[in-house]
Amino acid sequence: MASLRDVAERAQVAVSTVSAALNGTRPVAVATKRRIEQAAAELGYRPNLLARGLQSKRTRILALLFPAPRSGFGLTEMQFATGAAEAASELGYHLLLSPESADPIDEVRHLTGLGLVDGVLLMEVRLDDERTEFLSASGVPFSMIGRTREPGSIDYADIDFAATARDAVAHVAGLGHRKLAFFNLSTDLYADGYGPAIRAGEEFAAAARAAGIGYVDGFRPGSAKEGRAAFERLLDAHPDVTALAVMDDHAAVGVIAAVAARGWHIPEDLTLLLVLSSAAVAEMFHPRLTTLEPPSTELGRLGARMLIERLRGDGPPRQRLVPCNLVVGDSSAAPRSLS
Amino acid sequence: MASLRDVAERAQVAVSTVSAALNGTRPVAVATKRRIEQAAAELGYRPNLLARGLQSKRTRILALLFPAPRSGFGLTEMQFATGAAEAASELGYHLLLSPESADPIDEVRHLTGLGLVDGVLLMEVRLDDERTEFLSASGVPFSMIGRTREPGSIDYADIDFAATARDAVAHVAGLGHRKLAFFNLSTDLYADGYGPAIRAGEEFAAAARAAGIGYVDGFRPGSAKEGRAAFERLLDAHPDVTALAVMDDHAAVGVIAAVAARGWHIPEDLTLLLVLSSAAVAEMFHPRLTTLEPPSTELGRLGARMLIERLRGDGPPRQRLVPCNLVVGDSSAAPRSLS
DNA sequence: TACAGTTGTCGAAACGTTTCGCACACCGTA
DNA sequence: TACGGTGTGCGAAACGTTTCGACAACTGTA
Repeated sequence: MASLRDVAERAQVAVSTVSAALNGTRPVAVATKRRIEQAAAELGYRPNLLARGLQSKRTRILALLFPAPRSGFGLTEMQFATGAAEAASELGYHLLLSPESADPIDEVRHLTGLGLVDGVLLMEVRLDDERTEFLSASGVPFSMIGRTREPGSIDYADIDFAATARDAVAHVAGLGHRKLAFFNLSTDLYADGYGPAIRAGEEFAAAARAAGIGYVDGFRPGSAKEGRAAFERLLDAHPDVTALAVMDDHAAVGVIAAVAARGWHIPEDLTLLLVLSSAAVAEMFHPRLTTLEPPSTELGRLGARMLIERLRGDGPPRQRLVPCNLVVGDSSAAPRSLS
Repeated sequence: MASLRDVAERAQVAVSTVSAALNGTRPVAVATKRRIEQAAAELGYRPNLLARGLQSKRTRILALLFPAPRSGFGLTEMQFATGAAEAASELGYHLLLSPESADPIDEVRHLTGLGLVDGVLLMEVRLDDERTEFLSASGVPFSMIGRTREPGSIDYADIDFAATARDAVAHVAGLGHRKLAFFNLSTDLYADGYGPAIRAGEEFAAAARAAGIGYVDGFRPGSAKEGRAAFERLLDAHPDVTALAVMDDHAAVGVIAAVAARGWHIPEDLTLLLVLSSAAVAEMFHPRLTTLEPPSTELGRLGARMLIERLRGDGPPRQRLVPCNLVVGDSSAAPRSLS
């Protein structure tokens, strides 16, 4: 591998001049500069990132800290990672995939102490996330995909739950529905302070209120079985519900079974929305469900980009909310008559 | 951050002695060694990976080269990545997530030329994969998750399609079925030389032959619609088929719809197997489908481990095949009577 | 006492960058 | 002619490791 010295020799200049010319660090006469660039090209010179990092204290490597795959870990998380990696790559950065060990704090300390990464990208952020405190305290630049309860001045990219809920409610209300029910994620996740569960729950309620339509929540089925049971309880208590938004894929399966068991059909007798699930999953249902698809790739990209911007220089907190994409499927229709 | 010199000062020895003691590179008197270790611990010393890499030419970083997410990119690919990252982490390595640019060859050249990575992990390997030739030629250590048509002496970890097919056929035959049909992945993937499609196709045929049961293939539905049509054509031509193995998730949806349309039930009238799909997906079906779950995490782990072993020293090619895990669901039963 | 071998430690060089003080030549101005 | 300013380029130091030849202090043997 050609080094800076090789280029210097070939261009008949000092090593430091080559460095300056190639990085634009300080002015270099155009003739010299051209000569250097040509020499570099001829030798196929590539800067050694280790040497550069050692000297400049900046490696242009970001760590993506991801927790042990929960159940339901899948496409969305993959898209965070690929989106972040792509955006980083476009900006000349690299992304290190860092599985979270037993002790995430230690993990972070390790990574930064090693001098290997410039910054950290957090995913699967809890409402109360101990990692953020440690990162803030230790001065390591970081940004979050998702956000804590009070992000303060921390950079983040997250789903715009308010806009998403508004879109969903508007869609349903536009079809003529007067009462919407909402099935949140499983009780476990909810109790754990899982951001999307809490926020989506709040925002759907608010959006329904704002739109002036009826609203029922409090259900948190985490499996097909629970979904089925929840739906039956729902209709017992609120027979006038004509539209339902479900967060959990498996719960949706149960709902569909319950609908069929009742002799009903989707969408004629129930409008069903899948919230925060990918269109790829929605297509596995029959009929194809209307989905609020999370902008996962975009969030990954944003997370990486704002972290890199932060590394380049200070500035105000970068906080971005992106709404889900409403993909209308075959599970949306006007409400059944409530005779 | 404490450096080797700080430790040396505190322990009252030379820098080189500290290095030797900490790495076990050469013998150091026990007393000295203990003194050094204590000093290191007190200072919270962590070796600077950049400096180490610069000197030793080994960074302990692996690159996971992944292609642009195809459709159907999801849990499986995520598990390759997380598995590889975990295994690497356990062995003191790091995993760099490297999105494949327009020119994968250039991408690899870039990564290795930069001096950043010790080796490359390839996923989504095609039967004829140009990347392998380049990597072999350029002398960069690498291993594959999946494998080319003729892997030669290249290290790889892949699904054991033969064993998987045997298990599947044995399961079906054990239930009493006498004729099995197989729906491969979409025509596009098949034509593209996608390894799993080709190999699974071949091995299912071979396994059925070996087990002495009837076998039908040639179908490649890539969507629910195509799955439905394929199933109808299948039964027109082969009314005595009682069991079906499907590779594509969406095609399975179509098959289920077609079964229902016919007034049939699963598993009473048809035993349905989902091949190379995760149990999480299988659970979304109703009834829960019997699945041959790919050992994705394991393959990721193996890929990383064998690459690291290769880096540590030469040796014979490491080639591992791991069968899918048969998860029996509620879609398996004795054949319907063929009266 | 002299010498070879062993054991433990040291110091310096090297890896490939970036950074920074300095020197040289040239310009226009006083 | 002398002088400050400007535009270029150079050389050396530094980043934190690893590696390797040299060397001092012992040990045991002749």
